[in-house]
Amino acid sequence: MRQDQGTPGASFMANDTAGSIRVRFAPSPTGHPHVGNIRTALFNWLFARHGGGTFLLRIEDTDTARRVEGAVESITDGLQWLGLDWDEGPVFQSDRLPLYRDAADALIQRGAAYRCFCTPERLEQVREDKARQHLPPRYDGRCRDLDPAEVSSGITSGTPSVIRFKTPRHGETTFEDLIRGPVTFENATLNDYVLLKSDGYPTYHLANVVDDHDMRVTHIMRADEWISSTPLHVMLYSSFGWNPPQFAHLPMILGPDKAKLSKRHGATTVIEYREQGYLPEALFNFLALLGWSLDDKTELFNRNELVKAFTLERVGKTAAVFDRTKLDWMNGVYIRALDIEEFAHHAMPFLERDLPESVPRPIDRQYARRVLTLLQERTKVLSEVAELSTFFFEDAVSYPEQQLIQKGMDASKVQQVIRTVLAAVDGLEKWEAETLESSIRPICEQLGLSPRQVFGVLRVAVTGRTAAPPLFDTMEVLGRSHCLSRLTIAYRRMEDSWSAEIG
RNA sequence: GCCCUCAUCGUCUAGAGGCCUAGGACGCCAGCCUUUCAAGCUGGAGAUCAGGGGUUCGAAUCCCCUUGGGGGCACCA
Repeated sequence: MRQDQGTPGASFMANDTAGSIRVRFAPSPTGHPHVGNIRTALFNWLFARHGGGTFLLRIEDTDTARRVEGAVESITDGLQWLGLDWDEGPVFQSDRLPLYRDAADALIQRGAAYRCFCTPERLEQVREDKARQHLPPRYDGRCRDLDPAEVSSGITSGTPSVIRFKTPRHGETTFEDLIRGPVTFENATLNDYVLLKSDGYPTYHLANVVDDHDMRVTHIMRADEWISSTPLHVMLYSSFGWNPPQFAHLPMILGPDKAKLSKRHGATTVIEYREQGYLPEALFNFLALLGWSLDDKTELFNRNELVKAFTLERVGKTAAVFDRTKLDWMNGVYIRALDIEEFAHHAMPFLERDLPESVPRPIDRQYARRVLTLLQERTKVLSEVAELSTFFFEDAVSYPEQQLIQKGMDASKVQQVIRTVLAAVDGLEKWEAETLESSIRPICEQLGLSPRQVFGVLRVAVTGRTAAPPLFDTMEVLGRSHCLSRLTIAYRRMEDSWSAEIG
C-alpha cells in the first residue's frame, strides 16, 4: 500500500532521491522547555517519523549570558520522557564557532554584510530617536558604507564590532510557507540584523541558517513567532548561494488569557507536568491536538496512530489556548486504560512522595496495589493519588463528628447502626467485600433505614470521608482490625455527642 | 508606531460553494445507574460561522474593507 500523498514537502521529496526528510528541534538552553517548545519538537518528530525521515537535536547556545545550568539535561529529559527520540545530535552551536565566523566573513567578501563599530549607547540613542519620530526602531546604517581604511583601522585598534547583514533597501522578499502560503515582506521594512556579535558568537539568524544548510535540513518547522525573521533567513540563503529549506510555521500555543504561553501562566514546563502526575502518552496525545487534527471526531491516538496520521496539511493556522481541564480529562482516560500493574508502577512514586511522613516508608507495595485498584478510575492526575488514599495508610482517621449523623438520624441512631453492624460482623470468617455486604445490607431494613444512611455512617466512620471508593471494597482492603477500631471510635464519639445533648 | 499573521460554541476543533436549520470533544446542566465519589449511559443549554460590502442561482467556505486577537520590530533565541 502506498503511503498517503503526504505533505507538499513529502511528495516533493518523494521524487528527490538525493535525500529524505530531515527536520530538527533547535531549542536554546535558557531554561526548562515549556509545552510550546515541546509541541514544536513533537510536530517535527511526528513529521520525521511519518515520512521515514531524520529528526535532529541541535542546541542553540549562542547566548552566553542567558545560558542556564542544567537546561540541556532538562531538554533531553523532557524529550525522552515523551518518547521523542532523536537520530542525530545533540549538536552544540558553541562547538562550531569557526563555521559561523567563516560564513560571516564570506558574506562580507560578497558585499552582503558589513562590519559595524557602533556602540550599544549609540544604538540606544538611534532607537530613541526613531521612537520619537514614530519610526520603526531600525539601525540607521551609519557603518553600512564605511571606508575600507576605517574598517581596517577599527579592527587593528581592537574596537569592538559586529557584523551586520546589508539588507537591500528596495524590493521585497517572499517565501512560501507550507502552512500559510506565500508571505511577503517589503525589504525596506527590514533591519540590518546583526549576524555576528562582538563576542564572536553568531546570532540566531546566522547560526540557524548555516547549520540548517550544513545539516541538510529539508523542512524548518517552528512556531510562527519566527515568521518575521524568515525573510532575513531567506536572504541569507540566497546570499550564500544555497537553496533554502521549506518553511512551515506552526500556530502558537496561548495561555488562558490568549497571550503567548509563559511562566506566569503557571505550570508550563514539561517537568512540571511529569511531577503533577500526567502520563507522557496523555500529554503527547493532547499536545498533538493543539494545532493539528485528523477529522471531526478522532481525539484519542496512540503514538503509532499519530505517526501514521500526522501530515502538515492537517496543521491549522490559528493559535490554540492550552486548556488544562481537557488535558485532565484525557489524562484520566489514559490512566483508566492502564492495567493495574502499570497504574501501580506509575502511582507508587507519588505515594512515596506525597503520603504523610507518619506513614512508614517504603510503602508496602502489595497493600498499595490493592488500594490503587480502588483508586484508578477516580484519578485524573497521579499527584492526587496520595490525597485520595491517606485514610488507607494512616492509623487513625479524623473528621467532624457531625458527619457521622446522616440525614434523618440522630446520635443514638448512629450508635444503633454501629452497634448492630459490629455485632453482625463479629463472627465473620472472611473479611471480604462480599461477605461484609451480605451481613451488613440486611441491617438497613432491619433498622428501617436506607442504605444511603447506613452506609453513609459506616463510610465516615471507616474512612473519615464523605466521598470514598465503594464501602465494602474499602473495608476489605482496610482490614478487620482497622475497621473495627474505627467503628468503635465512632461509637464513642457519638456517646459524647449524646451525653452532650442531654446535659 | 511599523511589519507579518489569524478570525466557527467558554476551550480544542470539523467544515476546502449547495450534504450546515454548522458536526465532534472538554467543560457546564439534567436524568439514569447507584451506598458516597468517580466511571458509564442518555438528554440539554451553548456559535445570527467577528462586522460590513461584494462575487454567485446559492457562501462559514471566494474577493475587498473594517474591527478584534496574536506575533515580531535587540550584539535573545
